[in-house]
Amino acid sequence: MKQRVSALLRDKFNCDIILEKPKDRSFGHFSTPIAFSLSKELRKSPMIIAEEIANSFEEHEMFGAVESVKGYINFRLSEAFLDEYASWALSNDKQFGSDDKKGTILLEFVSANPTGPLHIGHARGAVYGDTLLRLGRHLGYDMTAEYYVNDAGNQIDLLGTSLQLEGRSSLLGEEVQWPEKYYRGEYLSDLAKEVQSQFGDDALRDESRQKELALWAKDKILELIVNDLKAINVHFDTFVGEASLYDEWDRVMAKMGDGVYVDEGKTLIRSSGLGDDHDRVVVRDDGRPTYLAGDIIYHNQKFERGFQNYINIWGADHHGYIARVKAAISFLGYDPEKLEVQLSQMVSLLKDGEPYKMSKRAGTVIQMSDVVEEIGADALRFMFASKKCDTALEFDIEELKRQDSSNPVYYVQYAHARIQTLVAKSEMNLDDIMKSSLVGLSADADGLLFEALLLPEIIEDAFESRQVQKLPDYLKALAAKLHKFYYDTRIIGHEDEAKLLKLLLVVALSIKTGLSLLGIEAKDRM
RNA sequence: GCGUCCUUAGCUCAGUCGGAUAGAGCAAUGCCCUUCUAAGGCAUCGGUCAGAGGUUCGAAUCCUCUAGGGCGUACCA
Repeated sequence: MKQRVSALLRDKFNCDIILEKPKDRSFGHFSTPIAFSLSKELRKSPMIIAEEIANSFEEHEMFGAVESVKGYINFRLSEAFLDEYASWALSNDKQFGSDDKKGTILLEFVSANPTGPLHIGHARGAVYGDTLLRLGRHLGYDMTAEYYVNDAGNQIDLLGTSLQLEGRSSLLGEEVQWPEKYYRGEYLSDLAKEVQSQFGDDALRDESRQKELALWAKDKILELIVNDLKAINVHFDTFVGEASLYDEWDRVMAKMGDGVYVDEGKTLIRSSGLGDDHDRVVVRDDGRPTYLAGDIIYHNQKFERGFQNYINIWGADHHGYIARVKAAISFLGYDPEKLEVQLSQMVSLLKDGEPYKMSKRAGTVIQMSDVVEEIGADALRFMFASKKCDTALEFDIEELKRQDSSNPVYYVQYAHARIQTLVAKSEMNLDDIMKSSLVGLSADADGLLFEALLLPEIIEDAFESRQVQKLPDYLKALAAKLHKFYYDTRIIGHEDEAKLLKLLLVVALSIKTGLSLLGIEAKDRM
């Protein structure tokens, strides 16, 4: 809608005109402060310029009115235009808000180590990434969702050790020497029991079997993770294992050319000139690769697969890593600008205003599955999607457990359910509803219709700016308008019943589409 | 120290390609069901947009400095 207006103005004035939403809808549907910036150039007062521009529109079929107010130019779309657009949307519901953007994008997110279940911080990245994925796909981008599995290196060794120690200590009753760092938690006890019943006690004692057990456990844990993600409607297309990439090592190193060098038996990457503080070790003097090594071969592999753009969603604690990986990408001969890294900040939970600790499991981290169990996937997704991801976030679990209007996800879903109930109750048949024309609406109804038709712009803006919170924000505002309208206007038995129902169906379509892009199903009844 | 993200109502957060009177929810105080779901609506209360300068017709938004906080600054992942 905005695009069409924007395109029209571009043709007319031969430049892009900034369109914004007026503070008060009574001013019109769109407005532009263009006269202010022109006033200096033209040496005329903004008021006069705005007046002249507004008058130049005279009769245009897209607009009902174009007026100048205090230097702003306000555009009011014509009823015919809005009706036509709404009718199109209702009969092409799948296409509503979609686009035909071109481009392939590899989106990597979550990528949590397969050494334990997901915690609440991972959930934020998962929701953010999955929402971006849904938005991008709806807009037409060819997107691949990928999970990078760190199945090599120290943490896998540590997993094997921790698993055996846990088993020996809790199942075999042995006194064990715990190392400084080790994994613990209910999932590990469960795995130890499974080792015992499947492989026998010896497997827990035989240190030469640590690696084997670690790899076995890694797969089990990955299954856990995949299930956790499934519970919040997050799915991946591809999983790439770090270990599988090392065959390519020599070739990748050669490809980096002067980007890497050997010093005192260690291999380093020359990242210091490229935004990093100093060069980084890639291979230790004992030949073991560092964490960065895995990322280098992984990113090489990503670029060799030939996507047009790459988005990584990383935890904020990885931000120092961006420069290094980008340095590697340029040494590999690719454009580091094609990789975009979005950081998702920390999450902490409150319960009735107090810091929340889950007591039921060992360890201090809060597991995602526990939170999902408490508040449900919908509330979790809506809440995480509502907050911009570059700010540390605290939320109160008690507030999200409530099933009333104080919980935004219920508020929005209730709006959808109210509409569906009305449609079901009405004697009107769907054909009559669709045939009616949305003209002569009251100011409130017109405002509601326009708000509902804004969804496509919101989707595009949310995706392109990577600010997914714009979508839930919009849905809350739309739901609020709907609830107010519902309260003020009795629909069934109204002289314009068919017309109003058609309007509400547009609202429902917007809510349903918006929710589905958030990975949440709209409810018809509550 | 350096890098980076941040600081908006009592609390949790939106609003930031500079635009009309800074917004929601929670909390607090009231009001509205003989009306399609009160899982709702309305009203009141609550702000020096961390602070100080600067840029300009116009700043929560851009620039500089200061204060406070998170994260990073590993041959850990």
